[in-house]
Amino acid sequence: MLDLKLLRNSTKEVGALLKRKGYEFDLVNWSDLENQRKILQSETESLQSELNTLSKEIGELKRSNKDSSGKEKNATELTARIKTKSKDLDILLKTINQIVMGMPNIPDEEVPDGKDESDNIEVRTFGAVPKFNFTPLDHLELGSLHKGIDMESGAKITGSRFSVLKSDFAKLQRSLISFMMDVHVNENGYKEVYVPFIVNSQSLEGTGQLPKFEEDLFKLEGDQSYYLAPTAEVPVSNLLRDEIIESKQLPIKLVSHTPCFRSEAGSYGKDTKGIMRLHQFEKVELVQAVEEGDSDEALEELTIHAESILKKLEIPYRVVLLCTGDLGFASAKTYDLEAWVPSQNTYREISSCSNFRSFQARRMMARWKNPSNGKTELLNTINGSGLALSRTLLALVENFQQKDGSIAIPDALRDYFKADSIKQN
RNA sequence: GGAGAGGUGGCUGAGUGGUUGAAAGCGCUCCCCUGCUAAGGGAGUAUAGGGUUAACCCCUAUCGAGGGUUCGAAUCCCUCCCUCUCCGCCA
Repeated sequence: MLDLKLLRNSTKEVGALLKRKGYEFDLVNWSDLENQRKILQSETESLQSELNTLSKEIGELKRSNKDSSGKEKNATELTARIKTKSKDLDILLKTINQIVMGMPNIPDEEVPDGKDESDNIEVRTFGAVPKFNFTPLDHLELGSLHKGIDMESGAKITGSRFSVLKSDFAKLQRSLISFMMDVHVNENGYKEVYVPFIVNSQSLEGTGQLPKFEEDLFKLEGDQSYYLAPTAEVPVSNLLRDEIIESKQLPIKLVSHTPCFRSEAGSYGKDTKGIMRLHQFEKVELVQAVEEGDSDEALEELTIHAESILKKLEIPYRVVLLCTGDLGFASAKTYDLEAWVPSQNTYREISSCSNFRSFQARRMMARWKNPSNGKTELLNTINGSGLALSRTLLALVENFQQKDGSIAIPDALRDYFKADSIKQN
């Protein structure tokens, strides 16, 4: 959510900035609603103030056993007027809130203009793209060769875009999870948390998935509005909701491994093969909360932490800065990490690291106490995957495949996998 | 699932219809005193929204959430959520 004061005082400027992200801010409608609100709110409040005074007077009269019936009659009338007005005000405020909750974050200045991912800017690359002296297989071919990826069973058990991992492939995923968690906890300074995978609508509003993107989520049946978490970002960030953090606790750095559930509405026909895009996948997520001035640095740091996994696994990758058209709803600036996928002869997203500034914190009321001025201020949140498991597994097996069909295990992972390769049995 | 208790400011915790936005304590900030690994005295210290100012300041809302009763609700009524205790069931 954007700052209401900013929206009111710099409406045009905000409109121009949001336009970069493809959001049309209806300035006329907005200022019309705002003018109505201003009038209605001050009218309602002054009537309320009048009533409060009157009620106090009635109280005093009653205490001294004097007649208050005249004043009470006035008050009854006032109450009725207030009721009508505040109903109108309520509707108006809800309308305005709906608009504001549907407005994306303002992109940072250094975010390049662009319409889609083709306009993203490559920031840096790591590792040499492997050259095979044989025809490399894709991850699904490798998966069936080793009987490690079973899409048919996934479809049978549940449906399309669900997968089953078996034997060494299942073990590889488990090793990767432990490896990533250990690196982030022991080397990068994160605290491990285990959180619910089912979240309520308030949490989803806090991080920005609701109200706008409900169709991307799996909603549970029942009286409560529960959803399957699309990313650990939701439960982990919401640990801070309605909290006031002491400055000595900052920065907060949390890491969590969770499954993620996404309906993938609108992605029909995209990445239909294999485990690139699933309704359920595992992810290790990094979340930071810092004071306002520190968020730029925190994004750089968090991105490097996510990269550290790819580096250790020796998977070639590149870092791209997302352009305005590819930037997520809540993000002010995002770096994507893209791992090399030999079968597609291109880099594919494996992590997305974003600076949300105060956008999420304002929705969540996640704050900290600034000792330098004694004020309670909004936190800034930053998060990123470190990393998405199915895509890491995919990139690993494709990049490390050998001519004989075996898959080498990167050195860094061997303590976890307890073997130096995956061989056919 | 059954029975009971409860949800108040950063924290603990008073408060059962009328200057209670809320006592007291803790914590925190500032000042004074004192002086050494301590203590004492004083002042200040919720959040959100709105109006207004150079600054001050004023108004409104908020005592789990949402409704209701009333001139007036933290206090009464209804619904829901959550926590705790006991019982039952269970990984």
